[in-house]
Amino acid sequence: MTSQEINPKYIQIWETVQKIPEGKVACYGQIADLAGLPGKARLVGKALGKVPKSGWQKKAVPWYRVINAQGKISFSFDNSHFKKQTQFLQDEQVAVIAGKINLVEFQWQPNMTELLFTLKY
DNA sequence: TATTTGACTGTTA
DNA sequence: TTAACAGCCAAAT
Repeated sequence: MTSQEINPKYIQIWETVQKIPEGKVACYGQIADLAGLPGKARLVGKALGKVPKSGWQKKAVPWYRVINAQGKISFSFDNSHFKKQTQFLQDEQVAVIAGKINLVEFQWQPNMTELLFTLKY
């Protein structure tokens, strides 16, 4: 066993992704930010692609809740991952239209809780 | 060691 | 709204 070691940054990213609540999504930059790695959105994508098949349960890291800043899924339409991600999201009541998601409604906003209380209902 | 490559992002046209 | 570009940075080659 030589380089089976996992980059600590990846662990950090995975743990952050785990915090995304069901029915919500987050963008790569947001995850990078929350993981303490500002400006490293691309690293997030790379980290998600390196989630070990074993050791980390698949469902433990909801990669499908991570999309790009444009509110779109970062996969080609013909990519099997694209369909899979779309379905997982829709199963969680997240509306996915043509690979796009309404961020205003579905983006996870950790600090929004307090803000919501300032709004009248 | 240098170059290429991404599950990205913000700006500009 | 979409498309092209440049900036970005760690990992792979």
